[in-house]
Amino acid sequence: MKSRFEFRLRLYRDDSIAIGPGKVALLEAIAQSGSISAAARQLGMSYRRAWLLVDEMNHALKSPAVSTATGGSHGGGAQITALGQDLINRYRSVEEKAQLAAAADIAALVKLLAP
Amino acid sequence: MKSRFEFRLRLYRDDSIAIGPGKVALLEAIAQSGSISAAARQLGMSYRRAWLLVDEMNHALKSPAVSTATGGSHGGGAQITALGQDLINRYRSVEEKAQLAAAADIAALVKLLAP
DNA sequence: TGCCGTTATGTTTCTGTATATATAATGAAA
DNA sequence: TTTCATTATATATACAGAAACATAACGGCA
Repeated sequence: MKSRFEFRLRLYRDDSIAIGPGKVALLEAIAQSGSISAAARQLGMSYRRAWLLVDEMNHALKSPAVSTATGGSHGGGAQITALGQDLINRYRSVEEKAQLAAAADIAALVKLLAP
Repeated sequence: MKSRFEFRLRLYRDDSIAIGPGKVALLEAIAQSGSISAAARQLGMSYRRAWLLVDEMNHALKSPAVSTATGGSHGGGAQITALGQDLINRYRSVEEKAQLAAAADIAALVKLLAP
């Protein structure tokens, strides 16, 4: 019997942005691979979708999470900014702390599911 | 500057069900009003949508969260089961514990948002 | 200068989801 | 037995978001 839980934060200021496992995984893949397109390939999503997600984050945050460069011998590339790394760290931290603090309730909730 | 955060749990066993603020609010409205249709009106959603959400929960859980009756002088009605109440309590508990445990990180994340 | 992989963006097509509408079925009470 | 508000469900339509496809721009380097 496999069971797990995941969560998605929805942060509001004026409008809202949802930060969930998808965007965080994308940021991590960009950090590791050095480009949006390589990260997209790695995660099995289209470049356009990855780019739109990055663009949404860059505009929702007070400064970009990903900085990009065009042209050059390797076509350019992308890097995680300090703010982007902070976002990753904070999200993973919330995840870990929430799981620990609510472990008993989460286990009880999973037990309510149909077998 | 208004800011807040909310989250949605996605619970997996075989397939998955997302339990978020919407479904929990619907359960609470049903418990309070005694019918799916009154709860739907109160939350500004169509009866059909509310019924589909209830149906999804009832099938994803090992026993129904909402029990219904048809006919009668008032047309019937709906009640929260013990399991449904447990679901509400657990969700609110996870919410509270997660907020407390991760308050510092969440505040830091909100500060990353564009003004 | 031409090549290449990448960023950046527009356009079209598709598909799944929400909405709107309609209608049975129910059963207690008047 | 008629009425009534509700549950339960079907069907058609509209819409939004995703996917697919296409293409421009960029700039190191050979």
